[in-house]
Amino acid sequence: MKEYLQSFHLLTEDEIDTFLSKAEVYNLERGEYFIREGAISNTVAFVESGILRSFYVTPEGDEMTYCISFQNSFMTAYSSYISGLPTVENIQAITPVRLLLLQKKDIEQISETSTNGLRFAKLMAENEYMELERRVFSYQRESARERYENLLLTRPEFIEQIPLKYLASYLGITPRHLSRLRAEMI
Amino acid sequence: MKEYLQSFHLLTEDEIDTFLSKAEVYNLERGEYFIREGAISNTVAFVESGILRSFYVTPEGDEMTYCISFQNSFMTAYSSYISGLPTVENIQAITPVRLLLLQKKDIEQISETSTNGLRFAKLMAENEYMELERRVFSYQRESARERYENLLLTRPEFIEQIPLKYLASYLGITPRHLSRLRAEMI
DNA sequence: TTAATTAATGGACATTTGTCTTTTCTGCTC
DNA sequence: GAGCAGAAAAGACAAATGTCCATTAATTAA
Repeated sequence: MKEYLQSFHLLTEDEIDTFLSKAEVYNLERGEYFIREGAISNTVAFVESGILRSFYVTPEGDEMTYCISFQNSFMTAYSSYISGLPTVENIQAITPVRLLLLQKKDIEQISETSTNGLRFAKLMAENEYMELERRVFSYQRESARERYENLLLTRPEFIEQIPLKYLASYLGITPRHLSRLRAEMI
Repeated sequence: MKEYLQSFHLLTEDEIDTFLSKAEVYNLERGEYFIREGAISNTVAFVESGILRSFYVTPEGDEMTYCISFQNSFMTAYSSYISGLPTVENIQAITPVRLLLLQKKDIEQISETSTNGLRFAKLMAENEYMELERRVFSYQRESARERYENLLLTRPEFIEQIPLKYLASYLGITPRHLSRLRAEMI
């Protein structure tokens, strides 16, 4: 996490150490949950190793994969973290996972004492915004096949490491259709 | 704009007045542009009256409406504003529009002198994130008809006031299909 | 290692959505 | 009020995607 935080060139060494001093190690087995629907998200996880996926359940009972986090990234049910309202997301380990947990109260406390902490929180929100914008663009204008092809180009690790049934809902299509697209692309 | 800023209960009266003192009135006729593709976004517009739409052009030459802003909301090519990179968005007045413009350098200067300014910037980023999350959810799991029905419920002013050809691309469908959905819904 | 379970594939068909084009409607200008 | 231009609607057909189900492949558990 230290290297990751340094890569933004925003926080000082001391500020980074303060974050690290608050972090707790937390391990999950494959299939275990980091947060479940209905809870209020007040923890941010840094993924040291393994893969997490976030999904929500539709009224019809289908699981929709919203987000997938690999090594060296942050993961939380962000809109619940922001708003303090119960989340609709479930965040689950799809491999054994080693996390470093940061509590919201600690993050907020650092943000109150250090302007840089606040700047960093703003930067995170902005980065998340830009990532979602790319997704909106791709849903708006691309066919399912194009979305799959772009994922193959930009995030090959998704296709290599994530079960296809999760990828299908991430792309907004059915597993049947994803299987068909893959067959057509050989 | 003053009332709008007050509604967040975050900025002090003085801070709000500082923002207002930097704002410039700017009027656009129907069809005129606030920003064009390729420019770097360093201005935020508060819409005092009228309607703006943001669109980008696909490689095939189709205009895709990304975002629509009514009275009493902020509008900018946000990811370019954040990143400092050229935008892909065009922001156009679709009615005569009265704007209050805030320059990025002024906003940043206020954020440097006032922690509340920075908090406000963070809040804006978070709100934009949450709005996009809702859109991603809706593209992921809803059919075109459901997206249209939800828009009808949650943002009836969109259907009432926005040309359908713009709404179609906002929903990620063709005008032909939107017309069909509307015909089927009577 | 084998059995059991889950994931992925694929066939057959239905539904949704897109393409291309024409027609109708609406608002505007002269 | 006639004529024009752009927007919306709609017909006919094609392509994309979904549903339901059966089969095969891969994983997991005993």
